[in-house]
Amino acid sequence: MSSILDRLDAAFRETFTAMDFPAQIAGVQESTRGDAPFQCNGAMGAAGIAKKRGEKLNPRDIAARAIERLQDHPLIEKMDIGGPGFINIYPSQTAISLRAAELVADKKMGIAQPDSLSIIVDYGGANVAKPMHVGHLRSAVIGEAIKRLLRVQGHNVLGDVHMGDWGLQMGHLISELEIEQPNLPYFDADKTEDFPTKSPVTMDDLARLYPQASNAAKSDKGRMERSRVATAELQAGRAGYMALLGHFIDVSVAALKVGYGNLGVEFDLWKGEACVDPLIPDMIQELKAKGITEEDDGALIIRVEEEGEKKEIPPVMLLASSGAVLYHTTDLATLVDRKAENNPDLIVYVVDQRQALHFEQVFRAAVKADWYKAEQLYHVGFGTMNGKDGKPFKTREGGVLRLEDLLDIMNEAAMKRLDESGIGADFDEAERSEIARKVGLAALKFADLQNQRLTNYVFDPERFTAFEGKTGPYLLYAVVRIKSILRKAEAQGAKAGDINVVAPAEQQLVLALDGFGRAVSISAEKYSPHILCDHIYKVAQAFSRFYSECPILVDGTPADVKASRLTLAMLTLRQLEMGLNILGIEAPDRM
RNA sequence: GCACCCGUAGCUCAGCUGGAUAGAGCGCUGCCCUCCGAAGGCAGAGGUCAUAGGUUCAAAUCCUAUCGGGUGCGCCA
Repeated sequence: MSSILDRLDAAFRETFTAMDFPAQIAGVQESTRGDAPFQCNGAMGAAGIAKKRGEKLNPRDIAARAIERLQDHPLIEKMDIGGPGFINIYPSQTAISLRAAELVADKKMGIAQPDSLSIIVDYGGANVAKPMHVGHLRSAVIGEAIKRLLRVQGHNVLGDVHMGDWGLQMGHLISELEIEQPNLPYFDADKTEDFPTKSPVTMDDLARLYPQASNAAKSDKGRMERSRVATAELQAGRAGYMALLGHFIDVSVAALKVGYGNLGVEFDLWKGEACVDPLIPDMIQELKAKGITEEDDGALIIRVEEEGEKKEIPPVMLLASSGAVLYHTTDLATLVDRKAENNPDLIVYVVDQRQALHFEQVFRAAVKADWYKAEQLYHVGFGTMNGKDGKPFKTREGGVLRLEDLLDIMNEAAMKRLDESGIGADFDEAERSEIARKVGLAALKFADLQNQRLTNYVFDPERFTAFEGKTGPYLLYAVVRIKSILRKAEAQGAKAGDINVVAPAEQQLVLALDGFGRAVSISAEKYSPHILCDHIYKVAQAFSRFYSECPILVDGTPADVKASRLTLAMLTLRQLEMGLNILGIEAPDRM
């Protein structure tokens, strides 16, 4: 069953249609003004349409006619007309109580289940050999939320970390390792098998080798050339190098699983660029056969600009003049792989907005090759997390902050808050530190997700961990407070029962809860978790008000009122937890 | 040079397909604990929606131009 808003919306659209106006002008929305929960603004639009037809109609008269037709609608208590013709709609208490009961009975709490699609969410994007840093945070957090949003709608969703494990960075690593340890068997060009199974490097080695090589190559052309040659040989399949790459990937994946695990982020696929490399020769043949490639300055390209466009869009680079494959090539090959392996209806890339042009190019090439339709490929961009100076976040020394250090900062800030407010003073150390971890993570994730994706935001651990205001910890507080009541109720033997909505705060709470399905679907449709954040926050606020105005277990509360309010509290808890879960946020049982 | 994103309260940000007196949070002022967790609730002050035109009964929202900030632009990924 759909929400009260959706049912009113349908009723008004039908009514306006019956009055010979188009349904699209008659949508019902939440009201921001006055005390009516909903409003319909169709009368003004209708008057405009009537005028174009040559009839002269007053919008207030049209509104009055619509009200007349809907007078006996079972959901509506009353309606009135405001201003030039706004219809204010007040749903009945009975309708609200019935709707609350439906939400209690509905496992999905009003989340619509559209036709199930097969979807791949490509996010994370960490690199082999480079430790995870702040730059990886947003893709992981937003991508995880989007994956869960799509899943909860019943879609068949796979998350792919899509590691950067191909290209020049590998050439850097291989050549740098050779400079340090030239006698390793991997560097013997004649050797083609029986390489050691144990990795010659640890994650720390890799983290050291890469910047070392990259810096050296910046100032030394000869050094850069060496990396390029190693890259080309790797891509040509040199056995020792392939064996090394395998070690690099294994070592890195183990570290990445820990890193993402600490963030509460899980992937179904641990694929990367290297694993689609074998597909590239055939892919290039196919593209050539389709006649969409060109040679240009020794490079193989696909032109993707369209006629009459003012935007200049550079061509896709399939092969560099050196013969090396590039970022475009592996991304296209990944699309080929996914079509063959998964044949998804939709692929969503959760990657920094600065990559927008890159995806535009790759998508156009994939469409030109007739592998996908344009609407099957979508880039979900996002802005950067900045420091207080408004520039992408750096450490005090100007370096890139590691993700684990970021999490430590959040942990510390959270623990400081716990200390200040005396939370869990009598809990044991293990529980307190687990609470601090959850609070810190919730603070960070909620702060990240509540922003509209594309805007940049400023990293401020003090503000993020505040318990007051629109923060992660406030939401956890709301959850924990409800759990506390429910524990108390159980101890007292108080039983939950049918919901009967009477008090204004009860009505507001149910109406807030009823917005869940809509929030989820809009959030998913726009790939915008902040819409769901906003909803959850509103529910927490509505609950706080309900909590202060409507005693539940206090002596003197009639048994049926107590039962109704307990059910409301349980329903609220369930929705808050479900919503937070979609956002990838976990709440403790107490704090 | 060209393209994209952004410009809303002192600060951090919402504002969906155009709709009433532009909303939250922080901060500020005033109330509310003999009562389930006051980490809360209620009320209030605070805004030329960057600027100038245009479309419309109606513009923060759509169109055009200008200013300011950020980002990107064929052989890195």
